[in-house]
Amino acid sequence: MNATKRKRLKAKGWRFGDAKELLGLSDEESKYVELKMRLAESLRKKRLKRRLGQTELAKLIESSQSRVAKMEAADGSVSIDLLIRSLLALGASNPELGRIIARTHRG
Amino acid sequence: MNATKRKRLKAKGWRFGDAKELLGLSDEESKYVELKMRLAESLRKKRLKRRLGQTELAKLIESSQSRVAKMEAADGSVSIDLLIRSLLALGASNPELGRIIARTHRG
DNA sequence: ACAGTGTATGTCGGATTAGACATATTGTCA
DNA sequence: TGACAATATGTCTAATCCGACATACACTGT
Repeated sequence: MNATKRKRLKAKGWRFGDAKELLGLSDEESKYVELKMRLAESLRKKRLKRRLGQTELAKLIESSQSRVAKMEAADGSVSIDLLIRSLLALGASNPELGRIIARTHRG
Repeated sequence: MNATKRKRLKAKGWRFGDAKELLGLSDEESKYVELKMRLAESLRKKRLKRRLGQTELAKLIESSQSRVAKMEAADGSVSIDLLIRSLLALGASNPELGRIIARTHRG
């Protein structure tokens, strides 16, 4: 139902566990948050693989270190949109994105 | 490089063809736009499969008919974020989303 | 303990995106 | 053709998100 509202969740602390039980999250909400965490995790992996610091990655995608940190933390102020654009900027293909998103978690 | 800026593309007219040549789109930009179009298309398919009108779907996801129309048209004012939330609201699983995103187009 | 490097967190102003409304367009049926 | 439903398009205001900055925290090496 409420697909749109309440994205202000913060996703802090529970890096792997399920979202659903901690807060009163609906199915879509928890799927949304898990998806976001998976993307966040992949971003960090890709960055480390390239041996880049957050500041360097920030420069690469025309953003700031703090935003990169927030992306990787799946912060509530970060959209899936931004995560996807950043992954694409790091050279992820659409099939690769698909794999990341499909996985039922712990990338 | 410029992952962030210029999303104001409208994606009008070229329902399937490649984005890249029409405008001066970078690799990530065209991947982004194609991705969006694939999601848009899937949303429409899912809606029709359920025999819902845009107005009904709008109600379901707490949005408006006009926004649904724009989503399905992959309008520039629509984010991938919103498309994903809508698909989740229509019951798409993460693996299903993954498949949609992975496909190299004409889903 | 201090300096240096990298990451996290809080906040702010400005940019983008959202839902809503009005209106136009398209399609179907009588 | 006219009436009606469905979808598309344009524009507004409000909410959300983004980059930036400041600053805090964590970890090394000395």
